[in-house]
Amino acid sequence: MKNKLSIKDIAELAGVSTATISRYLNGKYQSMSVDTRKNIASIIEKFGYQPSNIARSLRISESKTIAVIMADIFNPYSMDVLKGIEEFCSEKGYTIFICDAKNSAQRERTIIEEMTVKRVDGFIINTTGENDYFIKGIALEYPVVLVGRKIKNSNIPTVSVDNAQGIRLAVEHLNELKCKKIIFLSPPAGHISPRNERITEFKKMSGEDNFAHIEMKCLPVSVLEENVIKQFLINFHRSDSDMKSIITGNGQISLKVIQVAKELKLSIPEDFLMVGFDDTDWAHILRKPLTVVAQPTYKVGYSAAKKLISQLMKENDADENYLEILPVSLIKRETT
Amino acid sequence: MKNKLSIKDIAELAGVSTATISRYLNGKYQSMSVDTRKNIASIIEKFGYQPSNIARSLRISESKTIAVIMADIFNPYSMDVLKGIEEFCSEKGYTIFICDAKNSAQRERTIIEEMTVKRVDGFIINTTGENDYFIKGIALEYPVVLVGRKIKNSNIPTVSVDNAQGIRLAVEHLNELKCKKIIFLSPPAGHISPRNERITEFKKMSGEDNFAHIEMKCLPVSVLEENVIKQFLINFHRSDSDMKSIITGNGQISLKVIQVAKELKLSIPEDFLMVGFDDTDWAHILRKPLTVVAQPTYKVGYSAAKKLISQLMKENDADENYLEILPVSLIKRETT
DNA sequence: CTGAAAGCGCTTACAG
DNA sequence: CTGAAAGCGCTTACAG
Repeated sequence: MKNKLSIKDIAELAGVSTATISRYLNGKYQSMSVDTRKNIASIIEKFGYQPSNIARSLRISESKTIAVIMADIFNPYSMDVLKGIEEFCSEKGYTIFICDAKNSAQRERTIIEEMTVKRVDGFIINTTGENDYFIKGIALEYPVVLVGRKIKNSNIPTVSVDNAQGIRLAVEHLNELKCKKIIFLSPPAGHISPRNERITEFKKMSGEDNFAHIEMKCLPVSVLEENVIKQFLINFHRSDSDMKSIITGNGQISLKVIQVAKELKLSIPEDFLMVGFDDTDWAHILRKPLTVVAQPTYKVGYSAAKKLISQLMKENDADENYLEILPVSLIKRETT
Repeated sequence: MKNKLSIKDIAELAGVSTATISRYLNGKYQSMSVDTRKNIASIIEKFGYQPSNIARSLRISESKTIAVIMADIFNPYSMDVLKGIEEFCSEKGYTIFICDAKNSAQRERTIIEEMTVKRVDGFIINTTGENDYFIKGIALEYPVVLVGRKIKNSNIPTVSVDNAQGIRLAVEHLNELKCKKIIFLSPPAGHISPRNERITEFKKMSGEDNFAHIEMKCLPVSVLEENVIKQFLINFHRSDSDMKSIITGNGQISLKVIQVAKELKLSIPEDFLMVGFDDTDWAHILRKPLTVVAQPTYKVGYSAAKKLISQLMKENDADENYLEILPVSLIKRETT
C-alpha cells in the first residue's frame, strides 16, 4: 500500500493551509479566491489525492453509512428488498453494510452491536422477531427503520406490506373457484409480524359467513422438514373433498411443495389448486405457472431507505405516518 | 443519539489514564494489575462503553473492513459467492461492504474509488471485465483478490472454477447421448474470462476427432433479448437434425430458454436435450428437472475471502499459488 | 505496572 | 479570502 497523501501534504504542495484545503474539499468555494481554488484543484488532480473518510467521520461524527440487518439475507424476498435499499442509498451517497442474522436472535443482537461500534449513522432492520426489547433500545439511540416485519408497541418507523389483504385475495380467489378446502401452509409464525397477520386474517375469514362452506385450516411448516410436508401432502391427497387447494406462505415453501408433489406424482392444479406468496423468478416457467400473491419487495426496500435517510437529514422529525403499508396483488396463473 | 462515552470519560471514571484503558481494550492484560483490569472491566460494563472503531481505524490505519465488488450482485451465482465470503469474513472478525457494479464498467470504477475513500483494508472483485488496467492499478496499492473472473497478464490472486472442464463435461455427456447437434447459448463473452474459457474450449472441442460428427455452434445471447432467443428456438426446432441439444451458459439463460420453449410448446428433452450452467434452486422442480454443470460457488467465495484475509494478516506474502481453480461437476437429471 | 504526550487526518469557530 | 489552533477518540513509543 503506497503512502497516502494527507491534507497536510496537499496544503504544503498548494502553498495554503489545511483549513483552506478542507474548505475546498467541502465545496465552500465562496470563501476562497478563484485562483486558490483552481490551484488546489490542479494539485489534487495531479497527485491523485483522496481525503480520508475515516478522519472526516471521526471529526464530524457522521459516517454516511447505514447498517442493514436482515433476518435471512439469502432468500429472494430479502434480495429484492436489498436491491431497493441499495438503490436509494447510493443515489444519496450513502453506503450500506449488509448483515445477515441467519435467523438467529442471538446473532442479530451481536451483529447490531458490532455495527454500533462501526459508528453507522442508522439502521434498517428486518428482524428475526425475537429482539423487540433490544431493538427498541437501539432505536432510542440510533435512527432505525423496520422493513417487512413490525415490532409491537413501538413507534419505530416501519415499511411493510398489507399482509391481511394478501391472504384475503388468495382465499377469495380460491372461493370463486369453488374450492371446498383451503390449507394454508405458513412458515412458523413466532413473533414475525407478516406471518401472524396472515394467519390471523386467515382464521378470521374462516369464521365469516362468506366462507362458512369452506374447510379452512392453517398448518405451520418449516422448509427444513420435508417429511412433514410429504406426509401432509399424502394425507391431503387422500382426503375426500374434491376441490382442494393449498396456499403457501413463501417462495421456499412453494418450492418444497412443488418438489414433493412431483415426487408423489401429484399434479397441480389437477390434484389441488395452489396459490403461493411471492412472485419468484421461476414461478412462470413451471409446467403450470404458479398463481401468486406478489409483494412490492423492491419498493419496500426503497421506501425504507428513503424513510431512514430523510430522517438522518432531519427532513422529517415530525414522525406522523411512521407506518407505511404497501399494497399487494394477486397474479393469476395456471395453478388455479 | 445519546452522547457516547469516550475513552477519556472511562479513564476518569476508572481513575486511570487513557493509555491503560486502551491497553485493556486491546487485551494487553499482562501489562496491568489484576485489580485495575477488573476495575476497568466493571466500569466499562456499568456504563456500557463502546470504543470507537472509527478513531481506532484512523490511528492504526486498518479498518477490518473489506469491499466486495460484484459485477452483478443480484443473480444466484453472486449470491452464493457472497455467502461464502461473508461466512469466512465474519469468522475472522471482518465486515464487508457489498457493492454492485450493475454490469457497468463505469460504475465499477466509481464504486472502487468510493471504497478506497472508505479506507477498506482490501478488495474482493468479481469484475465486469472492462477495467483490467484500472484494477491492476488498484492492486498495486491495495490487497485485491479476484473471484470468478480473471484478469489477463496479471498475478493478482484469483479464485475461480475450471470452466473448460465444465463445458467439456457437458459436451461429452451430450455426445454419449448421441447428440448430432449442440448449440451453446452463452452470454456475450466480452472480456469476461469464464465465458471466454468456455467458448474457447467449446470451439476447440468442435475441432477434435471425437466430436467431428457433431454439429457444434456457439451463439451469444443476452437474456434481455427474448426475441432473439425465441427466433433461435423456432429455427432450431425446424432444423432437420433429430438429436438436438442446447447448453445454456448461466441460470438466467436457462430460465429464459425454458420459458420461451414453453411458449412455443416445445418439450425438453423430447424436442431437444438441455444442459444448463449453475445448479439453481428451481432446477429440480421443473416438469423435467434440469441437467446442470454445477459450480462450487459458495466455496469460491469462501476461498477468496480466505486468500485475502491471510494476505492482510501477512500469512502469505509468498504469492506462489496465486491462482486457485476449483473443479465443477455434472449433475445428470431428466433433460438429457 | 502505569502515565504523559504526540499523532492519525480531518473540520471549524475564531480572528484577522 | 485565509490561517493558527483546538479537538474528534483512539494507540503507542518512551520513560519511569
